[in-house]
Amino acid sequence: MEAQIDEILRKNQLSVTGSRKRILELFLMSNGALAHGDIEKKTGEKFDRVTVYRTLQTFLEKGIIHTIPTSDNSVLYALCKDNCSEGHHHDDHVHFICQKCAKTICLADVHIPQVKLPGGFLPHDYQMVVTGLCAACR
Amino acid sequence: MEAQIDEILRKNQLSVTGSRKRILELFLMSNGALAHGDIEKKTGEKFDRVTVYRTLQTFLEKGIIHTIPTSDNSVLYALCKDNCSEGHHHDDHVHFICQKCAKTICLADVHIPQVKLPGGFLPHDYQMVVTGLCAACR
DNA sequence: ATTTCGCATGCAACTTTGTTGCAAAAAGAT
DNA sequence: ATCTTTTTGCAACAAAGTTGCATGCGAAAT
Ligand SMILES: [Mn+2]
Ligand SMILES: [Mn+2]
Ligand SMILES: [Zn+2]
Ligand SMILES: [Zn+2]
Repeated sequence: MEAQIDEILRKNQLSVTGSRKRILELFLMSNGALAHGDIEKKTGEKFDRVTVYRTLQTFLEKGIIHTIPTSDNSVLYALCKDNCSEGHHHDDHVHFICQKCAKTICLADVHIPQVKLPGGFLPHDYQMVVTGLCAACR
Repeated sequence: MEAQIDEILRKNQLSVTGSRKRILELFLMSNGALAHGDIEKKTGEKFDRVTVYRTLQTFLEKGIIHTIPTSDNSVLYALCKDNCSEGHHHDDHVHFICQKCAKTICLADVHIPQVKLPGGFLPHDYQMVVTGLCAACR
């Protein structure tokens, strides 16, 4: 794990620092998505709030994590499974949010189906979020 | 319009007040979605911020409006096109967010395609958001 | 039309969340 | 070990959202 973390950071030309290692570790451990608040809680007093914001921002720009839209004024982040690169994400998979345990899971194998849009619209990015009950909660 | 507004409020057993009329009018006028901030700006100093929060909350509960998830810590609201009722929304249409003009459009005619989820997941609600360029901006 | 009652609103105070500038500290390079 | 660049923490701030409570207004009853 330690080695994996280092590799990810190096591969993205990021210096290996305590906060980056820890936050990346959190993502690798939880197979789901994390909100900014989750990370703050789990890192405790270890890092400044601002550092968490900036680290997430950096990871996002480098394509290490991607965002998942939600309807509740929060943004979720999850590790990019595919080979995303700086500025070019392609996580065209469906996300599932459990209404009971609130876990968000990347369904990496479930691709987002294409839809036909009315004339004039030029689509660029598709997002699909399914809410319901996860296997553990149903 | 005035009549339409009154009817919507009455139908939902809501008393007809200034702020509710005004906010509903904003939704009827803009064919797109509105964020809380948009409404605050457009109503100017007319209503208290808290009233806007509470009005949106009420409309949401009554099924007059629905939310649209976004990836930027904002929630968008739009009029329910179908007959949504208290607690039971069924706006299974795709939403389009223009990256240039930032307008969000309900594609009421574009239904969200069904996807097959891995075993165990019990889906309840599907959301699909497409970003790109709208007809006016491309 | 007037009164009554409950719901809606405004205000104040507060909490939470996110941003920015800058100096100190830590990484990486030499 | 020293230098240079990047990252971090802190402080101060701005924006966004919440809550309790007194007042005002809408809708119904008289
Ligand atoms: Mn994902
Ligand atoms: Mn819609
Ligand atoms: Zn669950
Ligand atoms: Zn546009």
